[in-house]
Amino acid sequence: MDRRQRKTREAIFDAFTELLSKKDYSQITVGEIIEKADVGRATFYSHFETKDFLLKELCEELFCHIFDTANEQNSGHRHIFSCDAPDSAFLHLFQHLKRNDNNIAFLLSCRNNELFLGYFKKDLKLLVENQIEIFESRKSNLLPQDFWVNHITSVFVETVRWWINNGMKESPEKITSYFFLSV
Amino acid sequence: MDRRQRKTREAIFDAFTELLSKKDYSQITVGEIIEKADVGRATFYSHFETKDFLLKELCEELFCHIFDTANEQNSGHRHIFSCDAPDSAFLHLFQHLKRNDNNIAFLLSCRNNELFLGYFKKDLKLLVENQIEIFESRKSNLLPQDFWVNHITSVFVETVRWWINNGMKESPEKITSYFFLSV
DNA sequence: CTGATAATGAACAATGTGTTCGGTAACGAA
DNA sequence: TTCGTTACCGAACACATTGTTCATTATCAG
Repeated sequence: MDRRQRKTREAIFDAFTELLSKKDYSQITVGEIIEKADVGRATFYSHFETKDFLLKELCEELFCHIFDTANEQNSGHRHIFSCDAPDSAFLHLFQHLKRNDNNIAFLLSCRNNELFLGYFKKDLKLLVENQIEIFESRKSNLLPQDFWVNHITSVFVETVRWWINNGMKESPEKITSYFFLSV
Repeated sequence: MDRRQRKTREAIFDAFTELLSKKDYSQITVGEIIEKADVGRATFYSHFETKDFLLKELCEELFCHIFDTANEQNSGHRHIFSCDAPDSAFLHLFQHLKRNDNNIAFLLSCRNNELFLGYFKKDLKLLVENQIEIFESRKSNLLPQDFWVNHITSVFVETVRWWINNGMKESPEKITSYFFLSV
């Protein structure tokens, strides 16, 4: 990728992120983004079809890394399928968030977290499906499979939401225990 | 309320609802709404400050009834606090949805259900707080109170979402049992 | 019937969107 | 360094949408 492209793409992402901390997604205009990013209008539209696509690509870039490493955690032959496993993929996710790599936690906490949590949930569901055996229990046998997957995924997302909105005071280990307790 | 006011308000709500079944909330314009509702532009803005307020008021009107009756269910001295109680407030909610009074289920299922579920959740949380004793358990004692309330509320909302998106094939009784099982 | 109130429709400025295009500057490969 | 390619610029553009205004007409409740 051309260095110029990378630079403008970065500048637009940064400007967009900064604006998201101040106002609603729906209130942000392309004009504001390009002004803050200091790029031309035509440049913006050569990179992103619309503002919605900008959001989408930002999420993909952000979540790509965090979920790739989380999935690796589960690959290979090390099947640590205990709820108490100190290095479960879910604990790793919470740790990533705590470290706030790439402002992920920040974006998930801002006014428009619905938007991000939606994309987050999509990726998360794949992880849950891969690790569904962890959650086998008396309950899970009485419920339809996809209801159960949805349930786990939702509980994780809502745990993240609660944690972030409350200032992430708890340690990743503690919040992981909350998650496994409540699921 | 003046009959004229009621009529236009109704017409706008109807037009808005119909449009929501066809396109994203963000893609719907005031122009489309007033055309379909067959009212003047100035009339629209004399009723609703913006499109967002229209959504808000629609939700309030829709959920007001359903939650009022649900809360009554819990008032008085009949405290039926068993999870298996066949007439819990939660069962009543599922029954309301199944009957699809006022197109509530329809709106909660359409493309933009995030918006509606957001408002729905706000009202629901009050109900859960009132009935939190139902959910006392070993788990609930190990988790912070507001984490627990959030958890129950979210699980209910996600159960509704799953049910509606899957065509509401299960009976209200069945889905109530799913809810109490998974919570 | 009558005074009050709501709806109309047309016009309005202001703002935002997405596209176009010729000129300029930075790029990477040879 | 050179050279062909590619991205950026910036200004302009047509177009759509927003939210407001106002004089006029229709409908209301008592």
